[in-house]
Amino acid sequence: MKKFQNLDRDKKTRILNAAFQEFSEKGFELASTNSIVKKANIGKGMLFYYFKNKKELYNYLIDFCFDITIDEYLLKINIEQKDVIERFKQAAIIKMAAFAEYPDVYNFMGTVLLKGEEHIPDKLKPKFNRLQELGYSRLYENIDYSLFRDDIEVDKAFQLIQWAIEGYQNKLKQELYGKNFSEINFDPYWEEFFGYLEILKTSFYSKGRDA
Amino acid sequence: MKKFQNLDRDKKTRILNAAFQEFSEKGFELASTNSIVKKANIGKGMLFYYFKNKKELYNYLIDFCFDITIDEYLLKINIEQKDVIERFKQAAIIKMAAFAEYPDVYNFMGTVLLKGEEHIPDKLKPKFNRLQELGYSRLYENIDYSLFRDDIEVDKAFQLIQWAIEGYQNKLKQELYGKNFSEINFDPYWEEFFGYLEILKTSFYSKGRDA
DNA sequence: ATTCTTTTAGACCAGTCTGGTCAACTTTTA
DNA sequence: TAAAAGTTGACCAGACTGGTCTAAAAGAAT
Repeated sequence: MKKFQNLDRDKKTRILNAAFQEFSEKGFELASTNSIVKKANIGKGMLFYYFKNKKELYNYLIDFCFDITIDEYLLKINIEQKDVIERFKQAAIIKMAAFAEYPDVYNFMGTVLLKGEEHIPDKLKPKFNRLQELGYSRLYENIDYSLFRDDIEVDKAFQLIQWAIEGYQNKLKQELYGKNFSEINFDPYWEEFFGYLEILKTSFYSKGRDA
Repeated sequence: MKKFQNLDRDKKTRILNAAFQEFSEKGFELASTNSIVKKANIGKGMLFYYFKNKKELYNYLIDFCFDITIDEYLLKINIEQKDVIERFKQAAIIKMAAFAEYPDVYNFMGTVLLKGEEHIPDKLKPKFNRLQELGYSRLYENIDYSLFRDDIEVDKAFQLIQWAIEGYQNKLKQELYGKNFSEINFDPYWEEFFGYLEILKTSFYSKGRDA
């Protein structure tokens, strides 16, 4: 939709954020275009001037958040880092930055992934597959498995590390719910987070004691 | 509501499940009483014969799921088990059994907790506080901290264990979404789950090497 | 058999909200 | 100044809302 693309940045993001929020809160069917235009502070007609209908808007959002995920998250992960925990730590930092910029995109992406691949429009499936592959390679490839102590299953330890990071992220999200992001000093949170990661290193890596 | 209490077990659970499902899917405002009666396969009038209005039904559900959580989950946890991981393992098994019996209660409880204490009706706040205290004591009291290796922070390790269990639970929930619970053989899943817990033990406990 | 009470169903209510349209108005462009 | 592009919100038919009420069915009591 050229009409929409060429909008002032402000209005564009206002509409996008309103739509992302509405859809991630209520899902496609229950999301209300009236709520969206109200939140975005535009006339009702405009939404349907920019987008043919509700569905097209929804698909646009999916496309948009795929792009964000790829460009602002996955591609920024440095895959030279062979230490899994350091790699994930890095990824978490990047994700956080992206979340600060597009908070609703993050939630929306969550609901999209939750509902499963089937309901992604056919047009976007190739991009989605690329995203998945990219995600896999950016997170799991070129990892140095030898860091792990040899009396635990590496793939399970992997998973545990991920759950730890997810867990912390969720905890943070809950704790900071409703707060204004720009007013928060994140340093103590990062410190706490790194503390958890240190424990994982101490516990899961061998540190030259064996292997 | 005596009217409702004295119903045949079948009809009662049909209504409860329908309501739990609807409310946990859509939240209070967006939940439709029409959907509920349709799902429960009763006439519209009956719902308002049993419950004064939508809100009273909702409150009844909250009360009900508090009871379930206390009786079918918390009170069944054996607090003689001083090993945290074993205690949590046990708790997870119990929770799973409760979930199998009341799948929608579990989700409903999640949404209730998510929305925060404020919106719990005043009448139920004392019960909710008891629930919280009971939960805390049943999960965290009488734990043997000396099992942990002494080069990691115990409280953080604690948290990591919880996140691991949550993570596995979520993974399972996602994997088994839509499947018929009674037809699933859970043994391999439990085995996998215990595998994760073993790693946590190996990694977080000292096993007489120190302390 | 008759009356009285309790259950049940779903048509119905007024009102809200739905996605989407459209004529009228303003602003930008040429 | 006129054509084009952008913008608004009143408006549409129809779906759905929480809740009511009548009338029938079922049960209990006499």
